[in-house]
Amino acid sequence: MRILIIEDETGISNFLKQGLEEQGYETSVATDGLQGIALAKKQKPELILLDWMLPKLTGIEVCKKIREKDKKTPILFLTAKDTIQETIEGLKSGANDYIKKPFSFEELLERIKIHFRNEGTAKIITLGNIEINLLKHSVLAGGQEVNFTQREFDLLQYLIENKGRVCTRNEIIENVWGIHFEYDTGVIDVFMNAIRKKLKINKEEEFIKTIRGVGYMADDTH
Amino acid sequence: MRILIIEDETGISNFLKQGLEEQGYETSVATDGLQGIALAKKQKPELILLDWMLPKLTGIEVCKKIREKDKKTPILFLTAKDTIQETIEGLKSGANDYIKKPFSFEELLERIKIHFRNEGTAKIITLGNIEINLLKHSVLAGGQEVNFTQREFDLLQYLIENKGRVCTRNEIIENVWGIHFEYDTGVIDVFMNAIRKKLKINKEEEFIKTIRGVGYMADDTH
DNA sequence: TACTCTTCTTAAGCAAAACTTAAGTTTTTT
DNA sequence: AAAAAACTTAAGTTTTGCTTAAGAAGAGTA
Repeated sequence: MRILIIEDETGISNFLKQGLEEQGYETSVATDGLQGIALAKKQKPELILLDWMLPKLTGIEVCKKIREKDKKTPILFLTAKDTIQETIEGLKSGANDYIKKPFSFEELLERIKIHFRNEGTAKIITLGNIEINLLKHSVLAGGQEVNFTQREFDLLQYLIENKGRVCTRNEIIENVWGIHFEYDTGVIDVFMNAIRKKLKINKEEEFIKTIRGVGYMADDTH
Repeated sequence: MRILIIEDETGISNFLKQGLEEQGYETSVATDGLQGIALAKKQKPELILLDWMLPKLTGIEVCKKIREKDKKTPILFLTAKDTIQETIEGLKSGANDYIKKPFSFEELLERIKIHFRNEGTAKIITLGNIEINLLKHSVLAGGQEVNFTQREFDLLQYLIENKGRVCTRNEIIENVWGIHFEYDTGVIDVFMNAIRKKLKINKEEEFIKTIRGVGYMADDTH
């Protein structure tokens, strides 16, 4: 459980760092926006505490930048601002929550916990009769356990998490492989093939559709 | 997208109901805690707005009760309370968020949207009884799913996005095919033909008109 | 370190689907 | 009725995706 603190006032960041570490969280501190964006990308923390007022880039800008790449990690704004307009602006830029300075540490902790709730509770996502357990890293197809390699697992997970929406190959390469330039070889196709083969224990229904010229889509609505 | 409002003051609940419905949400209203719990169970709303002060059961108690059965649906507290201690108590009881009265409707909306983020906001555009879903890359004509190829899809999408305006062939070739010089062969006509054929499940109305000497126009203002 | 086993990636052949062209047909306009 | 524009069809070409197999890269173990 790593929390990234993006905050330029060392008084506050030290206070947070120490308090959070006492609670068993790991922490990293960035003292400006650019560093914050870099760390968010590199360390993939589970949650980000972001100060509104920062040197170089404002919190809003940092938030937007992070959200470009990463839509999921909760971002919690620390703000002295109190006007509705500015709060809304923060939320619009992609933050999940905000807390007004001065805040009690206890309140902050509760807020953080909200975002971690459901973390430990077995994450199971499904597609038709296929069930994948993110904690156990296991895949059940029609009740039968099937062996999946890491890549196969990641790919299937990505598709299921984006169920009902076409995923382009570039998008997949970017999100599953983490490659940020144009897709070339047919790796995805090969993995798709492997996944389908392994899942096709009962092959009546096609849960993973090929959308020719576009990409692939997981879909279990009928 | 159904939102359950648990609130005893009808002034506030009406205000919320009306505002949310204008935004396209469906709403239900419960005027006390017990009714709220019952509706939460029965209707399975996507989000719950819960007043702190309620007759019969307090908001906290309602929240806990709902959370016993349902760990996932976001619960958002509406509270006049402003003390840290009470806020914390609310969060501990399982709420995902809270907003202090008096609040601006705009702020509430943003808060609600946070919890709906990542939900597949289906991008659907329509032309008469034809419905195309950009995320699923699917086309429904009169409720029937029709198979479209990439080009056909792009072309139809382009026409619909420019509904009510004539699109010249050159414009189409430029925007759909990405060719930046003079149009020559009759490709567009061929595709138009294919599209019409596929869509003409009920052919009374001509949603795609030929404007002789100019181009084509999608139009559903009968 | 070397050996082994597993997983990942590349490349090539094949088949099917989609795209384009062109020629003949129909419709519209003058 | 003639000419122009649009429609339709079908055949040839190109693109795309599937599948397989072989070799590269990585992980684990002696």
